[in-house]
Amino acid sequence: MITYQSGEALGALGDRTRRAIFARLAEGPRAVGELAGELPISRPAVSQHLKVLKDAGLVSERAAGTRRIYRLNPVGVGALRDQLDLFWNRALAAYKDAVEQPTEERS
Amino acid sequence: MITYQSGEALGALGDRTRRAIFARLAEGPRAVGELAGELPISRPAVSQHLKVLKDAGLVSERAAGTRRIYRLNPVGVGALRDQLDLFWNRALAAYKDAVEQPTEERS
DNA sequence: ACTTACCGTTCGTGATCACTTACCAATCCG
DNA sequence: CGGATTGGTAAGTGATCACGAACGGTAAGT
Repeated sequence: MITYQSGEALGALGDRTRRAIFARLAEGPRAVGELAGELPISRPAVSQHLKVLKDAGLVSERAAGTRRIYRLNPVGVGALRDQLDLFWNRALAAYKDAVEQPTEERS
Repeated sequence: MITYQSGEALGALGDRTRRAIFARLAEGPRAVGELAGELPISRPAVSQHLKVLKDAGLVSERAAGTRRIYRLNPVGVGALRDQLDLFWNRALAAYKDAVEQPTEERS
């Protein structure tokens, strides 16, 4: 039983290079070599980043001969979206309260 | 002229401590000292993290005497949510394609 | 005006992390 | 089989970053 923590997902997307990989995979499934060819980093670096993204539940892997096709994992991405939705709603509610009750309390 | 980049927002939330601060602010507005009291880090550290979050457009600041009240910025959080929404839709579309065309390719 | 409280900034340091090089395993084709 | 292609892993290094200590600046209270 694998519990994907959205916190780890945000941590995984905190890196700029991983976001680039993530964006490429959003366009469609790709192999490791393809990603390395499109990015200014070596293939091992791509592999390491993919491992982080996979552990975070954001991408999934599929073997095709000697190649490995990576693609976005809708489950992890959806979970992250839901958490951000929650934060967004809270932020909006707090903002509304601040507008409706501008009375300053003295302490 | 402040252009909020969602990439920076994800980068800001990449840090675990900043996520903790972000979660506290999601519960309601807080001053710097309060946040430092709730977290196992010093006040200057909180200040630095708040600066990063503010530059990323995720929080906003309000002066109240010598204290500064921070709260979530619905604009930045909403922008981040929208970008994740886009990724989510793409991931879902790609997943659907893979299911509908498992072997052969038609055109 | 003096004191106290609250906060931002700078600087130095220790740790974490991303990257490359080198090596090894698995698979496909001759 | 044997060579070639594709990828994951280990080790070492350089850079980035988070943290606390010290200092300065501003506002409220006396």
